[in-house]
Amino acid sequence: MKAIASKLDNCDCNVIHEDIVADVRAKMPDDETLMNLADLFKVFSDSTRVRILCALQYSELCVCDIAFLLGMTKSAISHQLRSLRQTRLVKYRKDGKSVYYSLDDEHVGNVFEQGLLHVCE
Amino acid sequence: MKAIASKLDNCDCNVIHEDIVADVRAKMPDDETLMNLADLFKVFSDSTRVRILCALQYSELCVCDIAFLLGMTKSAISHQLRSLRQTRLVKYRKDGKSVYYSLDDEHVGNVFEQGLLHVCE
DNA sequence: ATAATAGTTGCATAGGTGTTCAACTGTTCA
DNA sequence: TGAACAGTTGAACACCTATGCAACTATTAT
Repeated sequence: MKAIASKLDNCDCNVIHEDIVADVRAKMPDDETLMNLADLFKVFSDSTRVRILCALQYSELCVCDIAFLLGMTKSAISHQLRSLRQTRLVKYRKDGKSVYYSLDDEHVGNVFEQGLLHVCE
Repeated sequence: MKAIASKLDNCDCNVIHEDIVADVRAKMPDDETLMNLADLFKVFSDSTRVRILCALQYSELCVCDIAFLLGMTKSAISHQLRSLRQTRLVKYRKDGKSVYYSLDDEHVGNVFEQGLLHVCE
């Protein structure tokens, strides 16, 4: 049954367990969904962003607060807050000269918890 | 109170809400833990690795199976399986010429679920 | 108006990463 | 023994990204 292998032959081998592969393929979410999933985890894959999100779990904070807390420049923090804004993980409100950031997603804490279960043991 | 600001003055600003920052700092996990957390999410941040882990949720698979399933070369898959091995997310057994991979962490599915809650809505 | 501060943004750059290619090991089968 | 195949690995390359720097806006205070 080389027919199936030929329709997607970017791979450099033959299928060994044709039936199992077909079964798994049918059960898997589509590629777009898994790509979005990877993109979400990409946001959590940087320690600066993780520390920002973690801090915001305890309190709303302005950019200077976060910069001081993490020992980094306002610019670096602002750059990371930008991607957190774009992925809708944080929201902000302006008050005078300051901009206050807070979490904007109920799932953030859950994702953290599951991750910590793996890290701390 | 510039004293506190001076002990960690990589940042380019003054603390605005000193008490809140101190409180948040006390509650946060230490930096090493959060770094490990980011490293864990880094593994999930690539769509190839996500697809591999997702596939392995349904069945044990050999390298050729995965390569065919994802339409990629054995080499590319093998490289990614290496990092999944190193982070203890997959385990493997050899049988003849083939190497069969399977999930090696009970939390993988949970992390996926929480992520999907965010992605699918 | 002027100075000072909070915050953002574009650019440059150094470091990291995913894939390909080629060479290699090890197993199976004729 | 030798061919064929499964899988791994290291080097090279292209791409991505996190941070620093400098310039900018906006708000507040003197």
